[in-house]
Amino acid sequence: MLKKERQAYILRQVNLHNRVLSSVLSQEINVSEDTIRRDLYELSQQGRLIKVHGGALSPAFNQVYYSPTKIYSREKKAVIAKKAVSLIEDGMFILTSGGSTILELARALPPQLKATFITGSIPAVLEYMNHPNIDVIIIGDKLSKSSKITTGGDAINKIKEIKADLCFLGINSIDTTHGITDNDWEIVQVKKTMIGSAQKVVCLSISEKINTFQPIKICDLSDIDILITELPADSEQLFPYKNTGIAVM
Amino acid sequence: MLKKERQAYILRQVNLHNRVLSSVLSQEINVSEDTIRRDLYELSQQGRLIKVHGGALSPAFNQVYYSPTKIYSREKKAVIAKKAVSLIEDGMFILTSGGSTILELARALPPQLKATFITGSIPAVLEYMNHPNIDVIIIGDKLSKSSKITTGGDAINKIKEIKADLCFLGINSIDTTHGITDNDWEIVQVKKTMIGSAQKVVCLSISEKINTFQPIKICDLSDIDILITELPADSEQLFPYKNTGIAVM
DNA sequence: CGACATTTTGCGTTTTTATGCAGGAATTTC
DNA sequence: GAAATTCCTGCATAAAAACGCAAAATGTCG
Repeated sequence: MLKKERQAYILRQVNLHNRVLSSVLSQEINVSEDTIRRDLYELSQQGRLIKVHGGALSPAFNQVYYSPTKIYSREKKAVIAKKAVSLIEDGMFILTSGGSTILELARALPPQLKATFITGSIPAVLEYMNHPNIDVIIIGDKLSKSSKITTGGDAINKIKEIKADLCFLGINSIDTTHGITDNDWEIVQVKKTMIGSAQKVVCLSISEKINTFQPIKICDLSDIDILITELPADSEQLFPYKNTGIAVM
Repeated sequence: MLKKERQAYILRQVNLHNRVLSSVLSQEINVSEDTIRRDLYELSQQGRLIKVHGGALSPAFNQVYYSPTKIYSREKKAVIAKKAVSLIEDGMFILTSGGSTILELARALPPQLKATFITGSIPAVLEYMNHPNIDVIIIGDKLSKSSKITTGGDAINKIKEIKADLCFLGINSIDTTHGITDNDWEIVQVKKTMIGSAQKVVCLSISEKINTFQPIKICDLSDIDILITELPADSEQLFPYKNTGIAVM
């Protein structure tokens, strides 16, 4: 088993069970615990898991259990949210993914707005639920503990039945050669399907994430309609994306 | 159980119940009280809880005020939850409705328990989500804002596809002539379906709600298997129900 | 292909961490 | 004020981590 494969296996286990034990992994993969520890160290350096005495925990662990710590670059996301809100009109059906940018969007919805939001993200549902005038449709299926979003075949089938006016995706990586990419297989499947189920696809991303890529592809740039970042629309960094025909906000 | 997990569990209990006892925690988690004390010490150093003689308090303790009657009813529900938990075994698939009694049940689940919980209730999902070992399946559909539960045809169809080991229903009215009744049409539809999709149906209700009825019927007494209240099983009030063949706990 | 550099891995050894236990001190409780 | 808890301190132990080193695997380049 290659090192890369082993680490991928470890990550999968972490995301699946929220925790792994070095001793168990060492037996499962048939390598020494030292090797496992070294793997865990490297992965923890990359921020993909949290190393603890005896094994490791999912990075979502802190968020799930601990009090809401300050969200990374929240102000930037609030700027993005404001721009995104301007696209929404009364009566629209809107698909959304999960992620902290989407949460910020949910908080920025004007109270008079009447619209229907469709999502599988539990944190997003909580925000939508507090809004006086919007209807919420929940995509059911198995809940992924790390991302707090429903994933799986049922979720995907249900999304396929929908044709929404807008789809807002919080994305983690975008660049001109690889398109939009992510690192969680299940979530990629869901996002892919969402893109196919909306008339207009809007991607939300803070500028730090543009010109980066990750292992799994969600779609090409040509599949999205609008890209929103916290930067001004005429910012130099965004030229390459404008040139591909995407509207940039 | 990893140290970090244990501390997360303690924190969750503190935030949930506003206070914890070292002795109780030690039994629940199956470690020595010394270990619990050390955990409480570390967590109090981080300001995440306030250590006191015998246990710990939530840091937000002074802000929270529960009216005596509310605490009262909550304690009843905790008694019910404890009885209900005893029915659950590792590996079970369990359907649950919403309601505060079900929430109390969710909070009372022992941390080692591995099971799959299926529900359309968002507050319940939030509780299940915080549990380290249980899988959550969400029933999707339109979210009813008043009850924070999904209702509608899709939800009902999805429930029909399931055959769970247990179904826990929080109920609002039960009496010997009308059976189990409620006052929300949509929720009644969902509960009806849940009853048909489980091998064993368990109704949870505080004693104030027994011998009351509401306009819409959910099912007959004969359709349920077990009734749990906060009263002792041999309580006089429960005789009529026992006589119909229901197991009373 | 073969020699050399680099990376990866496993194995002792030492160090650190986590936990339980014993006994005396401190505290609550009645 | 006496009994019962709970707490603290130090210690023992077992498990896990860190460290250094050498063997093995892998990669590189003429």
